[in-house]
Amino acid sequence: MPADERPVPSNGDLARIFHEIGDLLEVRGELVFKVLAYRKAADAIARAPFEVASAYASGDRRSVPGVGSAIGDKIVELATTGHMAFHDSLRAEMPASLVDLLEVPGVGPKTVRAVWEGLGVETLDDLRHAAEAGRLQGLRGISAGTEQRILEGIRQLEERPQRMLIDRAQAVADDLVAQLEGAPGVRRIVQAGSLRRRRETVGDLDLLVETDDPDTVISRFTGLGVVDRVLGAGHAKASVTLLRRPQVDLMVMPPGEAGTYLVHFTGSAAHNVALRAIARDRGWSLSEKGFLRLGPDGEPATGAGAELRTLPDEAAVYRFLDLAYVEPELREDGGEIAAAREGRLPSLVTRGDLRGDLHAHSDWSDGVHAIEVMADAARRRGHAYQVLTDHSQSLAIAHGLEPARVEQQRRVIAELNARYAVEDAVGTLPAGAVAGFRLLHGCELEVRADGALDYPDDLLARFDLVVASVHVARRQSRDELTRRTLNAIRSPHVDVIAHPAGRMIQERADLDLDWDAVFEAAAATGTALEINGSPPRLDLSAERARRAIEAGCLVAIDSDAHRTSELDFLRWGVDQARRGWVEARHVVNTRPLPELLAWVSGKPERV
DNA sequence: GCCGTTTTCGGCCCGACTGTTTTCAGTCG
Repeated sequence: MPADERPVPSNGDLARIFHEIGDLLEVRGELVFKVLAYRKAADAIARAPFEVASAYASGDRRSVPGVGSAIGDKIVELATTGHMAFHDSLRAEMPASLVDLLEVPGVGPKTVRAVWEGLGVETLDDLRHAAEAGRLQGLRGISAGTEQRILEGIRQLEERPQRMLIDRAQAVADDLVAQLEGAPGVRRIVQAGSLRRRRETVGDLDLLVETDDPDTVISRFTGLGVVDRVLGAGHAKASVTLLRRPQVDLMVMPPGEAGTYLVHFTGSAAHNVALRAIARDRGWSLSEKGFLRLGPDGEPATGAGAELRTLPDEAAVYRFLDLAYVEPELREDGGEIAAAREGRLPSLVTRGDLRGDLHAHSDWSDGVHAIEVMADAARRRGHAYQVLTDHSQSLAIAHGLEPARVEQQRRVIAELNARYAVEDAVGTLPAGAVAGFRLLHGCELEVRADGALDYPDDLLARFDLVVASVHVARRQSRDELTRRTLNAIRSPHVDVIAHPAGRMIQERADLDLDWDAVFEAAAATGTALEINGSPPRLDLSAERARRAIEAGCLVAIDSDAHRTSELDFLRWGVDQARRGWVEARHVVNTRPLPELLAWVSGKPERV
């Protein structure tokens, strides 16, 4: 294979390699800051808004925070030769399977090194066999009890649940809050951690309880009926696993001092590290407890000079650091701190900004509820409009509509809109509805395997709005898949590309698309890219949503509801959009109905 | 290994909990 056809490592590939290097260096006992440097670079590459290996290999060394000359050179070496000598030599020095051992709860780099050097343990199976045979105890720092805990840790690892999708995490967290609210000593409960940052999947849950009686709250928490096992409990925090498995950490905070606690237990590790560095530059040490004044030696002052500054809320914490308030969804060390310093944080879209929903199904295709039932549910949610987008004819598995059925559906919709107009006139609206609601006639148009659109142009021209998507022939080459998607984007009749990556989280990988080409074409034609709110999809991802708006694209936040309750999936779509720095002005369905329709009818001229 | 509105060298975030190595190291978030 000629060098110029060598597959270029993706950002994900690079991140995996640098994380492995960091892990191996840690086991080797390397300076912790070097280990951290590799991990920081890995995370920054994973989040980078461009293909780092391609850019670096072509001499375009755009800045990625934490990637300096040494790591940059390694990226170029890998991209151009297919090998990274440093990585190869580490793997020759120690088995790469050692990093798997770090996954065992309670086992860290020191233990891995001890069992590898002392017993030749290289894999999880080796570790289990050694523990079962009682060969671990006797190694420095490992007693019989620790050996048993390691065995238990291996069992936990093997039955470890996948990260929860955000809707399940929210439900579990809400249930815990309901059980703790009103308990003795509990003044306030906040769901913190990655759930508060609205990550698309959540591993552990974090609860913060404001209380002046920590011990009572913690014993109440560890004694809950849903608690399976108490992993640890002190006077400040407790960790448990629930019967159906997520781990939950509960931390207590004193009344009136919530600011630094909320910041500490909400931000990603990288965000918090960056905040602490700023605090240190200003002469303070920042922890969850507050700001501690640093003495001349750079250590927190003690004795008469000791000073702990606590703050009542998060805005005060950011203000103390001369930063604008950073919304939880942005606290990922993705440029938000510089933006907060310079006053250019985005004004994130909210659920209340949405006027309607551009993507939902009825029982005419693969939905559960009748058109009228779906429309009524959308009205009761206060939508100004709902687009009905049943599947097009070739998607037989979803009972796609033949053109004759499309015509019938148009008449049904017209009758419903006529009825709504009467109700508007006489003022007999259902609860929650606003006057002027319109049910719009759309479709979810299949982009066929050969790239052709699934209805003829004259039929497409009669829809109020068309959402197009790729469901079939997902394993085509990047060129073919990109060509199909671009074909839909460039059609004068297609307004929105639904779930552009075609992913299902934890089940189905992304379509292999040339995203730069997709964003460029969508921006040029004014075709919106969807942020699909269905929790297994959440597609565009937050990273791609951010790249899309930076490229000048419009987005749509849709529910893709197949039953009435799923119309509420808009909330997860809004969360995802906010993580992608999306503002209301980027979102087509924040527009009132006349402006939405003007945007749709303007498309043919833009193409 | 990275980085600089005090630094191109010398720093690099912080605390809780656990077990055991009786004064602290290891792990975790």
